Amino acid sequence: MERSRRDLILKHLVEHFIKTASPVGSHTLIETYQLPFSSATIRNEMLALETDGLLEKTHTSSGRIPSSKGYQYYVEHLRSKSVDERIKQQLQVILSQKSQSVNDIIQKSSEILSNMTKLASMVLGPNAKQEKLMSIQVTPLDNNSATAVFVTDSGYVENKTFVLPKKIDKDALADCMNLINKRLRGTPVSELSEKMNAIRPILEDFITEHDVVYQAFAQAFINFASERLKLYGKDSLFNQPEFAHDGDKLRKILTLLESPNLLKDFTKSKEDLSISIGQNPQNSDLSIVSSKFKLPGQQENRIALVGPTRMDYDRALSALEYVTQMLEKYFEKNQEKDTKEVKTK
Amino acid sequence: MERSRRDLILKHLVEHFIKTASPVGSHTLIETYQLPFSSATIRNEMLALETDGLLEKTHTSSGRIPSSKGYQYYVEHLRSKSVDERIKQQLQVILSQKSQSVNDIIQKSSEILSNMTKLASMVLGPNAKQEKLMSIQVTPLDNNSATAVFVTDSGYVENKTFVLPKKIDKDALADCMNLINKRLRGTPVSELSEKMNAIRPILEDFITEHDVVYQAFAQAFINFASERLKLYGKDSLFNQPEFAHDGDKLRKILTLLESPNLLKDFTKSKEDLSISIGQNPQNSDLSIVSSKFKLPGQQENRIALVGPTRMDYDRALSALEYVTQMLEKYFEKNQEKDTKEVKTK
DNA sequence: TTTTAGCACTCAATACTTATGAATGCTAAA
DNA sequence: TTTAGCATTCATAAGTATTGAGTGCTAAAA
Repeated sequence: MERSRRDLILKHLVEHFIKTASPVGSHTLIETYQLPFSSATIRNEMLALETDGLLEKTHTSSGRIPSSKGYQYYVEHLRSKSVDERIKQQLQVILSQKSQSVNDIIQKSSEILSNMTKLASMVLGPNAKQEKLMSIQVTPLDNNSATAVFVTDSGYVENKTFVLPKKIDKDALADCMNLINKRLRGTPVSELSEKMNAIRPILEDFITEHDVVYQAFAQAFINFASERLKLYGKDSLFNQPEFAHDGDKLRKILTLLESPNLLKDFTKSKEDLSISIGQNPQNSDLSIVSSKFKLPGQQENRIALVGPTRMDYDRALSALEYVTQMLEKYFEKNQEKDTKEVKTK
Repeated sequence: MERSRRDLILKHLVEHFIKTASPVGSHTLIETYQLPFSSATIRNEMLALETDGLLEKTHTSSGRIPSSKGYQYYVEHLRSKSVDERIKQQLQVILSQKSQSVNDIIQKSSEILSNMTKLASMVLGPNAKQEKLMSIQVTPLDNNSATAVFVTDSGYVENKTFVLPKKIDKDALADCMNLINKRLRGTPVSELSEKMNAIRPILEDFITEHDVVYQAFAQAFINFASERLKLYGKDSLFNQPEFAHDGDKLRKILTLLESPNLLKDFTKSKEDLSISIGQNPQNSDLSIVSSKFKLPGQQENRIALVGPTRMDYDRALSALEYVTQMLEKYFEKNQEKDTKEVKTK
């Protein structure tokens, strides 16, 4: 009974703080939630919670706010796990539309998540290194230049335009590309750079100034290596009161969101649901929650929600779990059918 | 003599305000620039300048700040047109590196501009509508899906992955694509949607469920239409004192920068140098200066610098003019040679 | 033993009041 | 035409008082 009351108070306090963004006092708590205890009792319990490290004070005579540990406890033991009906509805609408590419669907889902939670959402695609090269094609543009296009087995496209060596025989170029295609098709992206050496003799046979082409290819292969990340609804963060009036903090966060370092935080985590509450060394006001989902034939994907430590974890986590589960189900079901369609940038 | 003194005062005042961001008074002006007049004289002149609409006061007893008209006058008649040596040096370094793609060079130049002026820089590529389609290629990924890749004559690449109709003959697909390629090669992007109708019969002949392919193509063609814009160094804007402490203003500006509406402002202008000082209806604190540059075989490009009305116009304009001129020269020179190399995303 | 009432105390936030000083405009003398 | 001098304005900063939401603690009530 002791415990359950303390938990109740913590739960209300966390949820109230999430709503109001300002410290919560004993009185407020009683009045808003009609608790059958006196303010003194609440204060005693809050003191205990503070000693446990679950609550904090901003100054000696202020109300309490949850600490990172407090949020953690809330997320693990106290949250309601209720999924907003509107999210269910909206996702249903998206999934029922026919002939959309996988990426369209993921993007739209991610946008729904961002809209409904008022947080920024990130989609982390599968690591390109695992993919295999499906084709290389070179299109001459004029007498000077040509564009090489590379396609992987997941439909990811990379391209690089380069200068054509002076007097090049276009038929020879085509033949050469055919050969290279045969050699490289099916090669994992991670091994492309090594296999480049095997190509070199072929290039030399067909093209006099082969170095330009070689360089162009090498460059494109390097680009494959970079992770693919999409970010939606970062505007939402502007509206969070903790950031809105602090330009400095806002700047830090936006640059952080665009730096790939951020990813490492939760790419490493192999768990289905990853929760990082104010653990970012560069910005302790930031929380990232993410959920894994696996598409047939693809590596691991992740959708993440990014926001202030004072985010609605219940809402965010429930929504995330729901959406990723639905996505997995949806694509699994459509795997066998022909409805599958992929689009990649 | 009357005029020249008034101009001198305006010039100093504008430049001082650009440095300090706070209203400039008669005393300050005399001391910092060692002017051989008394403060009263300066005040008289400032009054005259205010009556002309070139200066403004923030309140009755404050120093003066330049009005939009004042900046305009400064830009037209008073600025020194001096190019920072560091910009010259840095650009030289970029241009002397061999085997870079055109876009790499433009990107790097734009970044230099942003760094040196502490403003955000935007690169507006040529309008895609003017470009011509060079090739369409379809790569089957597995038994379910395939990726279509479209290349224009400027090396711009668009792609779309779609579901393959159930039992498709890959040879038939290849033949079909050959035919379509012949039909569409050289078609301006703007006319692609119309010509799609001509393709339809071909698709019908080769592929039973042709609609999926048709839709995928149509989608890709629509994507061509969107303008291409790149933005660099938008972080610089955070550091501008007028925005740094006003989260609301900052938010407006960032969303503005990402909306394509902004472009229209200066895409329309056909002049080499376009200057818009606080004329943005949505944000009167914003100035945009831009300079045209033409690459051989391409439509018009533009680089723009975006910042607060209180930007260093002399520095920004001089740098812009210098860089765009150098770029034009560089590419013109290398046009005949083989050093040209293009990369597009 | 647990809960509550009551009281003294703390401290951020707000408002009010009062310098301070950088600026102006104007007038009259140089 | 220019300048010195003076009264005036007003944003900014600094100092001061008030308020009120909050706490902790103690002693009585349950």
